[in-house]
Amino acid sequence: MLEKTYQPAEIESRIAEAWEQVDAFKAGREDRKDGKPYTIVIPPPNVTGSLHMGHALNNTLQDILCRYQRMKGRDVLWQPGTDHAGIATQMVVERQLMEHQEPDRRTLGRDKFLKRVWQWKEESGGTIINQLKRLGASCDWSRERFTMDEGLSDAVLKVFVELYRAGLIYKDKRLVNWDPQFQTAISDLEVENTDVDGHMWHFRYPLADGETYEYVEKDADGTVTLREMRDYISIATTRPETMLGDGAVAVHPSDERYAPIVGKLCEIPVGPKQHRRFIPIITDEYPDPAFGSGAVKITGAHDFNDYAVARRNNIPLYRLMDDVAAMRDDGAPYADASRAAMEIVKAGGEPDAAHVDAINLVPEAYRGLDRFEARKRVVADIDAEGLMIKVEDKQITQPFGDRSKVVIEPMLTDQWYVDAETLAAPALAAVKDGRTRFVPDRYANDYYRWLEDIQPWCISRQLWWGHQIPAWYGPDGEVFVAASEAEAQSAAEAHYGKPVELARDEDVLDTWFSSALWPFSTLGWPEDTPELKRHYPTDVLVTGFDIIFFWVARMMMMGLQFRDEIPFHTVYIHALVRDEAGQKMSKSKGNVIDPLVLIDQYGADALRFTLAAMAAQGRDIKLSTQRVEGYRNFATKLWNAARFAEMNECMRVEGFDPAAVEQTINVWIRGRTEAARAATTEAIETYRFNDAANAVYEFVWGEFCDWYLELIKPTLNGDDQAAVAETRAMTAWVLDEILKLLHPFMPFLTEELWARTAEVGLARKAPLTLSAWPQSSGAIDAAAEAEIGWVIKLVSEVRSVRSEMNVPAGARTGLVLVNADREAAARAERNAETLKRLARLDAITDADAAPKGAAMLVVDGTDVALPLAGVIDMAAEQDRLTREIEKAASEIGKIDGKLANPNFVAKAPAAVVEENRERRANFEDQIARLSAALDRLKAAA
RNA sequence: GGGCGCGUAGCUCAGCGGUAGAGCACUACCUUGACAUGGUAGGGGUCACAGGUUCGAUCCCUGUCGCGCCCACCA
Repeated sequence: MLEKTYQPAEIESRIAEAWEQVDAFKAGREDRKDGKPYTIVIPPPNVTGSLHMGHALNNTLQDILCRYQRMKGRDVLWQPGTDHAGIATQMVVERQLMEHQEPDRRTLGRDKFLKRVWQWKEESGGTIINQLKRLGASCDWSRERFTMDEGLSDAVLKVFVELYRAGLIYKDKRLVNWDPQFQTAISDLEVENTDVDGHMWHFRYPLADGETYEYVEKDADGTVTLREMRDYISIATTRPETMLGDGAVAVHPSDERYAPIVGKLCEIPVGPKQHRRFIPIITDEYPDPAFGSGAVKITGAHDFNDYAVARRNNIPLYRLMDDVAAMRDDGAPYADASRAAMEIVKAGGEPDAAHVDAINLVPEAYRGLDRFEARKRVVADIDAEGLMIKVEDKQITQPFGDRSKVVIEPMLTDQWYVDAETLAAPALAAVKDGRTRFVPDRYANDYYRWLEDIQPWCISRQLWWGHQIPAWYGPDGEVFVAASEAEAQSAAEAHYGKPVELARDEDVLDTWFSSALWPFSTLGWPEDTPELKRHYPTDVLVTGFDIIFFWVARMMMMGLQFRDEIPFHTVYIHALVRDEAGQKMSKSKGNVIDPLVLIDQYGADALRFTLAAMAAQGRDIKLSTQRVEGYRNFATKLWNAARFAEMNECMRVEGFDPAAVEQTINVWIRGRTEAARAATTEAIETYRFNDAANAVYEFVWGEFCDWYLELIKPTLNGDDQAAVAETRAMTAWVLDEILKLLHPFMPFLTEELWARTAEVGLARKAPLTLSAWPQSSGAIDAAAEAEIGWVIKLVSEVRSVRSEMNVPAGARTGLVLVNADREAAARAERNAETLKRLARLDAITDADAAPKGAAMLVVDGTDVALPLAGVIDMAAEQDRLTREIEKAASEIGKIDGKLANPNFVAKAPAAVVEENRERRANFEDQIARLSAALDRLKAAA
């Protein structure tokens, strides 16, 4: 016997265990060997992370697809695993060390530190997997992988080595985004550009040797607006401390204002006066004459634009900061450095990689200062000298590290790069020609835009947690890239003609490098495994739009490069889950809704259903707890429907054929079930999860519970044994269909009911999760639709009138069909017991004329009277009838407006015109009948 | 500076060329043998605004306003 309410907590763990015991989610099961494979790789969560709402949504949608396909007979592999999440995880462990007041990672050393990280991974690595299980994720857990496990690490090595040998990975010294907090390079994608309040300082750079020139400014018409003698050039900057590394001042070649001084030298107005440097004024296309003064200082080693200008013009680069973005405090005294730099200028400014680090152009007064402190001092010093023209308060776009949240500095360093442009071409083509499809398709545009303008991908990180780069250096810096130290050794031996000491590159790879291989590395590559053959390419990738670039694009590149095939045919992009106010959930805002808390409170099924129902394509989800509660109620509703079935002995019957039922109500519900099946199936197939969820919801609550179960009560309590038997069997059958349709959304509840409904009678052959998705149960029967539709309409109308007339809920009334046609009379006759029960009637009779003191209503052209003498308020009934008439009349007005338009009649489809004519006739009929009733009422009064 | 999305009932959102929908909230009534995590009935919307296309526009097009997001090197 089912309990009165559904208790998710108690049931979920038990069901999960049952699935696990029969290996329900294992790929390659005997019973699915002949099924077509269906494969999804999970977006691997951070191994030490915990489940947040984004995971809950992401995995719910994947699970719906997997469970649906499994029920369709496919051999489903949902490949689970976790990501080592380089920076994120290293950050957590470093913070732990700090909190425990233990030695930091550098003091600890690489080996000991890594040991700590592995230890932390072992401790917390199971958390998120268990949380995914609680959500109901039907992954093949026996195949769980980790990006740093042995096999995946082999894949990483192989890919690196092969790309290197193909010239698609190379080492280069160029500007990178440097994160001073983590002291590592990061990729462009890991930089967040944010507008912040800042300043723009305008300084005078005095011309060398007291030189002067006539500075002339003109407006658009060529009229001179300013003419004065100057001994300086005006420079604007938002980062004054970088002045120390200026190599030139650039103006646009067409800028007449500065033409007189191009080629001359100007002084960088900071540092000890006697040792100041002079830099050339050059021309370049980069400066915009309309912006600021039109002159730009060129600091090649600390700005991406300047870097490009410097490379074009042979301007030397000078590194000013150290790894923590403090002003350098090494090398020779400033005076010597400055002199050395001037020598370079005299020699023609030939850039030499050695200068970058060899010459420290930071004056002693600023050495060792943090860059922001140095900025303050530089500004103050220039101002004190009277060389500051002005300072503007201004919104400036500043780069921040997406994890560290500190200001990123462009730094000139040696890093490893992937030639992304070459790899991007096939990845671009695969989406353009439709081999891989984005859903919703507009995301393809983002994908194109990024890939078409892709920059070299910086893949080295100055971290310890991750895949160490398989590159070894000989004594002279010669690099040997190989899959193992032994291989590197023999390569080195061949190179040098003798064994030498090799030093391995200290850096590790960007986390996304290993993630990019996920669709094939998890299947066993580089081994040629049966799983790889069977499950690659995978089917669908389900993810959020925020990692299209980070991950999707790179999987496309690597998949095509190493497997020669797309990694998946469909990329389903889902929304972001926000809080009720539409804010992005974040720990710092404190608006995070923990999915585990909701699961505890309402059950995993309710949470899953909520997420699915709200996952309309292309819109963010604002999650509200109330909504979850509502779907918990839905679960209870279904539970109680099953309880009703149980109490009424609605047991499944061996060999029952729903196509053979005879009772109209049963024929009707078969049709409704078929409609729900079709709608749900179609919606899942097209990734319209919300439509799918709503279709089942509406069917279960609005049709099965609200009408079918109510309508069959008279039958179940009646004497017609054949009808009782058929209806019981049908109820059990529909319930089964419901459990199947709902299973992908609410797996726990449905699996539990699947078992509980088999406690008596027929046993189940398999758990629901391994049972077959509903097949079509045949065409929808129009006669049954019409008859039950009529019953529903009549009951609703009667209820509505009773309510309006304030008939006490418990009171029973008669119902009189006035001059009803044969069909209406027959329908009333056939459904008499049902009508009596649902419309609270004591008798249904026929009459030639409406009785006195009755409320009148019209159902499909039949006059229906509710004799309410004594109960009824005649005035109220007059009002009601008048309102009904007015409503119908207004509809007729609208329709007439259309029909009176000759163009409408001529151009609209015939069916539409006809439909309007019919509707008009119906309203006319209704008005006639209601008016007659109103007249009678008035005559009686 | 480009690009994208969104403005529909009090709230959260579906819908998308031809009668405007759901859930929650609200009002009234109902402890009727599945379910008060429930039932029945009801109130509530010039579908942001302005043009255009069309016989017909919430839906398609253009523009305006408001909100959000992504990309981008303006010193």
